[in-house]
Amino acid sequence: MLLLNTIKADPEFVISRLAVKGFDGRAVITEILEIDAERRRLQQKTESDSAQLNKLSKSIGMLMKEGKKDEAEQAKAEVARIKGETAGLQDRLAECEEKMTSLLLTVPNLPYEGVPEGKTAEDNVVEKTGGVIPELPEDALPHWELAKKYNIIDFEMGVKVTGAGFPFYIGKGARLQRALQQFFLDEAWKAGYIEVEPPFVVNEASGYGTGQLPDKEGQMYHVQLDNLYLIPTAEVPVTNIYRDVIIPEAELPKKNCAYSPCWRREAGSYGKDVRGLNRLHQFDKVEIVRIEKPENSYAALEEMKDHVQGLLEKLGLPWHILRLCGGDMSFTSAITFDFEVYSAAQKRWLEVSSVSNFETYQANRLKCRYRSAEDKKIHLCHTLNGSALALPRIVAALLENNQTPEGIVVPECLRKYTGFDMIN
RNA sequence: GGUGAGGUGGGUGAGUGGCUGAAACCACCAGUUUGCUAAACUGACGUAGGAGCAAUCCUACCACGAGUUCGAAUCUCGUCCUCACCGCCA
Repeated sequence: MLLLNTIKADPEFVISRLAVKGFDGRAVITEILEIDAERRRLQQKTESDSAQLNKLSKSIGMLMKEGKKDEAEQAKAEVARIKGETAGLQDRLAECEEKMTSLLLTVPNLPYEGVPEGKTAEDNVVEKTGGVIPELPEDALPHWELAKKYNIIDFEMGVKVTGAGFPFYIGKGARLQRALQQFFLDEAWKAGYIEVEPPFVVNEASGYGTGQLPDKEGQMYHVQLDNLYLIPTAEVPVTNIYRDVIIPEAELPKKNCAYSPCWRREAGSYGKDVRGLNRLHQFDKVEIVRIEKPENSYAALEEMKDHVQGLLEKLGLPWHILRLCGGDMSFTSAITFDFEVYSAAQKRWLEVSSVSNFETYQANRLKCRYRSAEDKKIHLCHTLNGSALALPRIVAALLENNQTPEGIVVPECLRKYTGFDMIN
């Protein structure tokens, strides 16, 4: 969530930045400022009362020791009087604080400079393009038919055993999955990301820490018996490593990568979007996460973009980078770049990565801070993450783009992991 | 799952009703000493919020929440978690 101080420092600026996300913040910002004033007023009153009570209580102890019973009783009466007077104030203060938190949670992150204004995906800006879109024959097959033809992914079997959106990968299909995971992890490792293998379920506190809860509760699978959530991305457990910690400045940046399956309920999705591998309830992904000093976070973001671009180039897929407009960005992000690959038989772009800088928005909620080496003070870190990469749509594009009459050609960079160079 | 023990500051750990925001030791930081390192010595050393130009002061926090009391780290209740042993088991 936003820092209250950011809002107080320049409310009009905050409102104008929020407008870039298509968020009308005037009413809520006004209310936040009002509640803050009320909170401070209540706090001053209750704290001076507390101070007085503390003093009286101490004096009662002394008087009792000295045997001055009457005076002690008098002090007790005074305590009771003050207590009666302040009775409701503590509760009102607590209400104010609660209200403040819940209001702050409804305000999205401010977009960074250069985020285009806009409401929908239509307004995203193509930033950069690379690779070559292959010329496929007229009878080129979409990936779900290729999957069937070569018996590498079985959607029906998944439906039988679990449900729609939970495919089986079989034979070379399974090996291809594992090859991609290994390739992505190795590349991240080479780029200096420390690999972690996180738990694939998290507790409630972690869900709140990265912002999945409370607003996206319906998107996560919830194990009610134990009140645990299946992770929708490795970002959740990996970022929560840094919840409630103060990192010495010398230890920054923290760079982590993690493979995990990701579970998403995807309530409300339908149609061609969910065909084949385009949208699944369970999929595999390698995620990169960075905790940075504020002054370094945008350089880190560029590094992450270059890393993802490098992966797509090695895989030989046609790609482009979108600079997301304010309205299409996530609630918590200050800036987001989406990577899409072209899936030549479906003739559509598929999102395979999303790289974001959250600045201090996520860190504020996580209480992820660092201690400055210079002034010894504590500051919020910047957090960033990106997919590097999500597997299913990569597989979709690889199958479609690399199909030949002889079979599907495996990219060079994956062969040492798959042990074969053709799916046929 | 059963039984028992326990959750105190970066760590170990003392503290069973007021003088304890918390002893002591260790670590970290600054300094003295030193050719360098080590040792020794000196000092500083939690987080959050509020008031103030500032020095500084106030409030809250000893897992979390509620209660008893003039007063709670300390007593009571609930919740969560950890450890040990047993059972089960990849």
